[in-house]
Amino acid sequence: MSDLPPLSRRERQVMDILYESGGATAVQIRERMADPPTDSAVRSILRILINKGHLTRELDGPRYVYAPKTPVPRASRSAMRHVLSTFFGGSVEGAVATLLKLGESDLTPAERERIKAMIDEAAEEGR
Amino acid sequence: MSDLPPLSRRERQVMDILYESGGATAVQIRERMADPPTDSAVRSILRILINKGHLTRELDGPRYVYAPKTPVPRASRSAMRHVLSTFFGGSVEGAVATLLKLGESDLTPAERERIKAMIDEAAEEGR
DNA sequence: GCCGAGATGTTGATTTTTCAGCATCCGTGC
DNA sequence: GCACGGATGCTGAAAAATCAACATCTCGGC
Repeated sequence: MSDLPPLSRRERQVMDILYESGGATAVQIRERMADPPTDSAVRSILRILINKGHLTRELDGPRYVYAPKTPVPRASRSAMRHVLSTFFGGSVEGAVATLLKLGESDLTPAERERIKAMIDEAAEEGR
Repeated sequence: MSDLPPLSRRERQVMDILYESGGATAVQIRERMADPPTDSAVRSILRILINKGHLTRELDGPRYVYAPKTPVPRASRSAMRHVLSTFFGGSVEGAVATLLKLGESDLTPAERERIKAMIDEAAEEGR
């Protein structure tokens, strides 16, 4: 279905910003960029990303708001699948382990319970 | 500490292959590449990656075996942290959820128990 | 009507990436 | 010794990405 052309470094940087923020104007994107180029350079990248089919934009008053075309759930699954196979040999257990150790913010008891519940649900589904 | 220069598309592709395989020769890398260029082009990329400090290589009989310089655990943490903040707003719960739903291979009961145990351990540590 | 601020689009040049051709080196077999 | 196959390194050119300058457009206020 969707076999979009690959992204360059800057392009990926912009996409990540948009996934993280959900949507942003050209100026906001530039503010969030590391080592940002000029405003017009950012717009060039945005134009290319639209041409490649990665972005949509919507006119909001006097300016455009840019947003990723492929929805967050799908993109996040794809990204997660990639790190899972690249770094963990497909082992969900290993991936969850590093995820838990990352936990800057410790899990609340409620979160803990919900995650455990998800694990059991996942086990039941796969039958 | 280590602030290595950023990677281009091909460079990242090679690094991912090496992280997934743990180490490979130039020919093996080429075989695993999507849309592979010529052999000498692969070697150019490898040379650049070594110059940038991302790769080491070791002479194994008649040929080199290339491997990532930064160890898998550190790289995987970094990659995981990145998807966590980009796609899940830092929510470990959300990340674990999609991870579980990915589960190509369903978890074994033993894995399930170990993961639950990790969750409780993580909770205790954070005190 | 005219000017200025804010936002966008386009163009062309510079820099980086990507790549293949070619030369070299090192074994093995004859 | 010499030819050949496998492996590597270097060089320079083609392609892509990156970027800033410039032009345009619109909406306010005066």
